[in-house]
Amino acid sequence: MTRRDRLTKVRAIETVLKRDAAMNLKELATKLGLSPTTVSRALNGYPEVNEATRERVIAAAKRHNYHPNTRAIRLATGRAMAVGHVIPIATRHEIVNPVFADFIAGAGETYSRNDYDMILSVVPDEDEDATYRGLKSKGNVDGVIVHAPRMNDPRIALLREIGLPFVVHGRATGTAEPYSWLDVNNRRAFQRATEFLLDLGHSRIGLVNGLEFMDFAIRRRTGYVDALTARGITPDPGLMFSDEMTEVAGFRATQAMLTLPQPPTALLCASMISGMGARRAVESAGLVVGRDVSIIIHDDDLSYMKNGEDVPIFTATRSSVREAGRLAAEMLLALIAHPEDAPQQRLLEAELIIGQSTGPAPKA
Amino acid sequence: MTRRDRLTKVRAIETVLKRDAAMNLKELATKLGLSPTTVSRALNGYPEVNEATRERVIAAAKRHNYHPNTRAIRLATGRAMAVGHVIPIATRHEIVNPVFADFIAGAGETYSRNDYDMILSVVPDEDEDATYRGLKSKGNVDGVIVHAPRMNDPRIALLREIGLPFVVHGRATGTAEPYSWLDVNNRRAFQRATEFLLDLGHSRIGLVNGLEFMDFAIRRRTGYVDALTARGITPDPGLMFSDEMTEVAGFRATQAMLTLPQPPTALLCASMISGMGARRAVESAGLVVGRDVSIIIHDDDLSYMKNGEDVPIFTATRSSVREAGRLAAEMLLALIAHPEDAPQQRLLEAELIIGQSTGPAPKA
DNA sequence: GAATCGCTTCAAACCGCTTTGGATGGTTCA
DNA sequence: TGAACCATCCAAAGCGGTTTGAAGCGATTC
Repeated sequence: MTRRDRLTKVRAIETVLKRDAAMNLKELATKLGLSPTTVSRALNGYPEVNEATRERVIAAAKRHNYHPNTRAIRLATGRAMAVGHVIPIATRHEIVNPVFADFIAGAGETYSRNDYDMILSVVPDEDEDATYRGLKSKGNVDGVIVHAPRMNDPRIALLREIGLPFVVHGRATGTAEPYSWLDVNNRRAFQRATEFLLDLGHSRIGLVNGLEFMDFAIRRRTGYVDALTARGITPDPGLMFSDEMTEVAGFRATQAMLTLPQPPTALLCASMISGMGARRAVESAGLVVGRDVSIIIHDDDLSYMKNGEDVPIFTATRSSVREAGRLAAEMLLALIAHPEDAPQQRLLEAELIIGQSTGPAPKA
Repeated sequence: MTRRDRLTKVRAIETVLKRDAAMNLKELATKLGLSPTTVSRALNGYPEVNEATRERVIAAAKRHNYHPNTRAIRLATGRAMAVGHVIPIATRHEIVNPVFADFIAGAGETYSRNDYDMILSVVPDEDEDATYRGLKSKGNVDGVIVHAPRMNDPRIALLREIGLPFVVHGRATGTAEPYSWLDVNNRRAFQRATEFLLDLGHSRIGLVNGLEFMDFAIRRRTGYVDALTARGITPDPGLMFSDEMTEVAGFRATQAMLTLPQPPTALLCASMISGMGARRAVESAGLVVGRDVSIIIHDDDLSYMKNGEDVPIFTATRSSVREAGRLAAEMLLALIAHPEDAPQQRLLEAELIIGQSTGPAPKA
């Protein structure tokens, strides 16, 4: 079979497939004895169409199960009606994490309500730039959400340069120009948590932080350090750990601290998962959480990883990442609708909830 | 400002925005002194174009940073170049789970490599049907992946009816017609795990299963029951729990079993997370995992929830859900390319890896 | 009674690409 | 020498909507 034959065959198949294609605007217009123009306007709520006609059109559209072809709309309007989320993969697997799933779920709810598509691009680290450029120049999306910003994050300059609207989930310290972001007040959250522990009489407090090239991790450390300093305690570098927020990392950091000559009596953990690792380390050292060692975690309120139900397992700084997703998506859609507006910012406060993992400092 | 004025203004703004619009095929063709036809063919590798010309075109495309507009390609070819993943939300939050994130990451890698978009629809349970119908009739996707199948899953009949290619991640017991799926051999995995425990001398073995309207959960229970029965042990309903795969649920089920007159000496847990709940219950009962109570989990090999690194924390049946995502996506793309082909199936085997959480049954 | 106006409607252009169905000119072969 | 045949290239017709610019027409105004 020659190439030409094959093409011919492919086209024949495609023709067959199109036989059960959906009804389109032209057909519907013909059935109604109207022009496509009028039908289009009737369905899109334009004022220059008789109300009686509009109702007739809407009824017919429903009756014939007419759904305008998205691809045609997109070409005609020049809008993608889609938002992108780029997820770099491989070396840093920090991003494919449970937090991300819940954020996506929240954002997705907003998109669904507004008839936007959410498109996820999973790409190797080194293709990230090219991906953003492609998304823009090929016209696949109208805007993007930037995840997991780092210090001086280069993506912000890039996106501004190529003119793709964006909202950052988190902040990127070191960026000069204003940009739109939505963040949790991580500094304040960890500051309050630390103060809470200090109030309970703890003075050796360990920090099991996330990777500190991530912006939120830096802010958390700042809050922790500030609270200690304010009470006249010099932060001890031997009590500050920074690693991925995994169970194993939490375990190791805690284990290391517990073997110190002066082990901590309380811990701040960056996530529920690292908190579970910390708990394992505490318990396998024969100690009891909440009595010998107090633990406070940051709780992103993930739907499948609830910190208890009625009674929280861990005392925690809590902020729903899913709600953050919903809000960030709303900000982005607003930005897409009014690109000329000034960048918006939104800072969410975490609440401090008391669970079973904290108690007064043990008498020395 | 009248409506017309406003429209005029909007258009003016749009015109301004288009000034920095990307170069298009026609412009590129003009610059080259060729017709759009030839340029298109040159770039798409069609044979009816002189090689010298092709090279010239490719060079010019690169030089002028030409990227064909995806929206136009989609309209012209009638293909969406996109795959959908529908995630029902709200009542059953089972799906927004960590497994899902890793599966998506795997599938996304495949899509990226093949220049397909992945679109995620997060919709309320009751809109799921309408979402699939809309995806098809509005032409947003060329196919979908079906997640978390249940017994007699109605989505399969629906998708076949509307003629949207699909691959199921898992299987849906009770479906008569053949369909494409990719699954882990959950029955065999749990059977082997149970046999392993039996070999270690355990005879009271508890099951902390996922929700048993999910197909995989049923299969796991079958494997567990079969292994027991084969050794002449009658499965005890008091040792079989079924709930969401959360930490808290794992904790509760385990706690309940440990207070029985004859508590189990070993547990099978449906996930890493429920296994952690189980471990918490064991330890808070003053027992030691791997000595007093053995635990085997199913490990989906999630990137952010590693079951240890060198040495596994838990003995586990392991199967990478990310790899499953990659493979399922490949199956779907093949199906889209050859819709006339027979449905494909693929059954992956889990490996049994030995960790620190199992040991011989304690002497009674 | 003519000019004007608002309300409806429509034909045609357009979005940016693919694909069809030639056209052109040079080769090959009888 | 002329017909058949390639290898290349192009004009134009889609794809299925939206949007422009204009037209028809009864009602209002002067």
